[in-house]
Amino acid sequence: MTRLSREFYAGDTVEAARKLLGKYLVRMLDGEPLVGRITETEAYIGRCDKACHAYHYRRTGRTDVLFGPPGHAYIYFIYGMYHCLNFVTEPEGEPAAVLIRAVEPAAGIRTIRRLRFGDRPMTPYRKKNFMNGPGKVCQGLGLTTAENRLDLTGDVLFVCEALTDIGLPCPSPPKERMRSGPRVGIDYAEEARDFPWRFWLEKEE
DNA sequence: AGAACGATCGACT
DNA sequence: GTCGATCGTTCTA
Repeated sequence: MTRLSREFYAGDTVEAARKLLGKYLVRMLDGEPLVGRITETEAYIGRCDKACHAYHYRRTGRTDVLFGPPGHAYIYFIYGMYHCLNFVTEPEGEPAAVLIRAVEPAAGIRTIRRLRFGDRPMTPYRKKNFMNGPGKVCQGLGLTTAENRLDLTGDVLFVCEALTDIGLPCPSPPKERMRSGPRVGIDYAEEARDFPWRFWLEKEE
């Protein structure tokens, strides 16, 4: 199965955040692929970025994985209720990651819906807010700190260019445009607050 | 040991 | 737009 290699993640974090847009995030759960097309990302770089958990190389139990080799999952628990998924980037020793802020469902939708909403009925509101936030991505794909540190070159969690890479039909995506802007929820981060390190895909017209 | 806080979400006005 | 939920991580002492 084709998937993004360790070299992809070893590169520049901002570039990786941009290049991840439109690619397919695959989470294998009980033998079933749960797949989301990545539509929003953010870059975090410990060396120079006050918004990064590992700012100025701050190394703790939580940030330890960011210092390790690239191409691993960094999943942390936030606000007492939610989880956020990141991909570790840059060479080993440079703590950095790309936060996956949003995906649109591409396969395994029934299972994803159950993980997100249980038996509650689908509504237009829930459809619109299916996985358009980092906590919703993790909830929909069944990701918790149990999956922290997973190797993204393995068989449980990985990214591929197209659905055909995992043997599924791949419809051509709608016309979209890449946008960039400041990151979300980091008002405390002083000058880093304004770094345009958030990237997303927007429908044309 | 205790306190403060957070890369969020959904309900509600 | 506002606001409460809920708890692991981190820092202070």
